[in-house]
Amino acid sequence: MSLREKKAEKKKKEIIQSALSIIAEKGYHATTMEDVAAKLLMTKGSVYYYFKDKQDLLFKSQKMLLEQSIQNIEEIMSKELPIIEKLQKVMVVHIEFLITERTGFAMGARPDQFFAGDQLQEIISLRQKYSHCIDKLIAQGIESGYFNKVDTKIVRNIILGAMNYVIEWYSSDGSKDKNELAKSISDYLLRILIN
Amino acid sequence: MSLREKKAEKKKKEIIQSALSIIAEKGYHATTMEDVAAKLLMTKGSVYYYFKDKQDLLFKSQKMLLEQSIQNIEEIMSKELPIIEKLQKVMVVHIEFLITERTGFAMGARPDQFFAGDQLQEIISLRQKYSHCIDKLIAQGIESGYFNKVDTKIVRNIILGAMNYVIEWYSSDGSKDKNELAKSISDYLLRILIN
Amino acid sequence: MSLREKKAEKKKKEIIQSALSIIAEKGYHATTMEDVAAKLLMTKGSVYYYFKDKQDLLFKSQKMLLEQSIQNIEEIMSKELPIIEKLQKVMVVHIEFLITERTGFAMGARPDQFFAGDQLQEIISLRQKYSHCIDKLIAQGIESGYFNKVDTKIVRNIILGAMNYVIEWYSSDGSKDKNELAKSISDYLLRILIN
Amino acid sequence: MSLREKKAEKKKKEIIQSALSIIAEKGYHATTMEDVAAKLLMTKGSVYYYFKDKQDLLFKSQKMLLEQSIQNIEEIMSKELPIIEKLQKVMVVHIEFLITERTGFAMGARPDQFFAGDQLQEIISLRQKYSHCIDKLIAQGIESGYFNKVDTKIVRNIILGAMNYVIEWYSSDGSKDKNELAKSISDYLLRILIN
DNA sequence: AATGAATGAGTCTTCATTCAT
DNA sequence: GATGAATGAAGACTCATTCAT
Repeated sequence: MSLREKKAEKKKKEIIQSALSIIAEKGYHATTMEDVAAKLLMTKGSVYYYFKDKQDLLFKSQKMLLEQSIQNIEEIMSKELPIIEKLQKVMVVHIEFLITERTGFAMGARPDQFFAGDQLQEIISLRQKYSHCIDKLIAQGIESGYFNKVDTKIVRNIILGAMNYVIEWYSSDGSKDKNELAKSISDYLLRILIN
Repeated sequence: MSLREKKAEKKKKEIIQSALSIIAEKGYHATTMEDVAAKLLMTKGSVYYYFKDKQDLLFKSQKMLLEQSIQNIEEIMSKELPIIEKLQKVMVVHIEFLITERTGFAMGARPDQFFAGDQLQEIISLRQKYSHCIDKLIAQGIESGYFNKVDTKIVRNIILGAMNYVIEWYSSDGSKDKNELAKSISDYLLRILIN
Repeated sequence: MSLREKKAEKKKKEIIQSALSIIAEKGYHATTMEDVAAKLLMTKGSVYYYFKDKQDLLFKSQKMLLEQSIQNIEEIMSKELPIIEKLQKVMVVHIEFLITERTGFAMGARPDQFFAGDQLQEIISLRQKYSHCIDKLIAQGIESGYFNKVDTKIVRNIILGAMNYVIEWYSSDGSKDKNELAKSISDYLLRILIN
Repeated sequence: MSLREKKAEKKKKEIIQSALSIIAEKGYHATTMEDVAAKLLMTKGSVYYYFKDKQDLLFKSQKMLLEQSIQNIEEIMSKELPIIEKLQKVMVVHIEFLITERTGFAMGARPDQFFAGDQLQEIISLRQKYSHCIDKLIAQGIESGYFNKVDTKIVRNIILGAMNYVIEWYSSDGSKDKNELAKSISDYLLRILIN
């Protein structure tokens, strides 16, 4: 990749970050291209140089978020760790990532409200990839006897729901820091599976 | 209340229902006054006879949803039931209500994205009222020794998050009916509190 | 049709007339919805109340023009007239209509530059209907021995091209009035067919 | 002219050709500088090195077309040929040129829709030069008794209109080749002038 | 009470044009 | 000479809102 291309890539990421942060704050529809550009001291026109249209920007940003999440989870899964610690780590990282990025949009919102056609398929497929990782962990835990026998799908969704909800209520009070909070939540959620 | 007023009241509820269902499907910003009116075979103009503006309609609809939820929960709380059964019933009713109304908007989304000033205060206050009920149940359970000692706020939010997430993934497959699903979820969530 | 509908219909025609005259002057792409509205002392928004979008307005206006032309020609064809007079009348009316409406757009421009899909089909079909009328007249003239034997398609297109070109050069000088000019042209064109 | 200048001149012609072909296909307004450049595997910026702006490109391209046409006609006029054959040859060459270049833009469209000021004057003047050639041929034909006495201006415009219209309807079916078609048309048009 | 019509502010999007490198 | 990047003005389109009837 040439220097030029690297710069362009960097710019794209900056724009995505800008979009992400404003979408997190206002929601997708209330976010204007003007907002996204202004935050970077750019003009609307420039944003359109890097992204076909608003939908494209949304899609790419969500995709990036999901891919990052998948990378996070796969990295953990490839490690040699006891299943319980593994699942806990997955949860902690997920929650910390959410809080850091200030957006649960990618994981939380119903994708069919924002995507259609191929984009929808791709987003769904990425989400499933993520879900499957969690499912696999749960299944492994059950098989190895460390976890109670549960309905994997339901428990996975409980875990996802509980985690994604964090951004709705975190922040307001900083009695606990990010990491501590993430640990707490994961501890509680593990109780569903253990004993 | 005169007949006329009753009729007006009924019409308002119809409009709110229409708004609610479309917001659930498309999201607030993507919902137009035209949509809301068309679903009832009305014209936009008529909707404005009953509601000051779109924001007013949103506010009243969310308020209604929250008030209904609070009524649901309070009704259960006033009953003579073992604490565990009480909390479970609260959860089951919450989930069923969500699925029936097809919207977790009222409980799930960050209110400051949609409301400001007095409206925001009122919505927050209603949500807190609801949250406090759950907190109370948890506290009572702990006090009476039925529940493990936990961080009430965190566990309450785990419960809310897990429950509200249901609308994101329910429906797709009907292997379990509404009630069964609600029971399952509440059972799993109770494990956080029991043993 | 109710009074309301009649009024709406009238308004639509006014807008079409406005659009037609500006398109005739500036061309389609250079014509803005603002222009069309301003000419009628309306706002853009109002135009959109009557027409879905700019393309819709263009399509409806061209359709109206073509339908009017077809009506003109069919009226003449149904009359009891010698074939020569008939064809001449068709030409005269065509030219006068063009000059009066100040636009040869409907008949002249390549429709595939402006329409696609169903719209294109409909426009083409209307044009063909018109062309067929002329073809029929030529064919009848040949059959009855009044016209020379010619390649109908080519001669028809010569006639159409020559007539439609009038708007490009008429106006500049008013040495001849509309009707006289139309007669002249049709006389000359008839020479292709007679003797 | 230096080698450098020759190269530049060649490049300009390439760009003009590209512009011409896209304008012929889409029309002037729908043609973007991007399109013109892309067809030559250039970037927009480069085009601006050779042409001041889009208008300049349009003007130069139309001028080139007109000058070529004028050269064509003058070449024929300077030949020793019977007047009838001369006019016919003019028509045949005109039509073939049109079909080859795929654009009747230069001759057909109203120049005041695209040009103003000096550019408009120059385009009009070139067109007139062309028209005058045809007028001269007609006049000579009348004088020498080969042609009927006609209104020169009207007949010239009939001829131009009929010829320019060819690009609107040629192509679709290739029953006749370019040259044959051109001959046919010119034969028919000559009937206006002869007997 | 209801509605057809009109409005205007706000947004997305395109594209000719410029310019530093 | 060439190009990637940036810009801003223009224009299409949407939609909440108003109002006369």
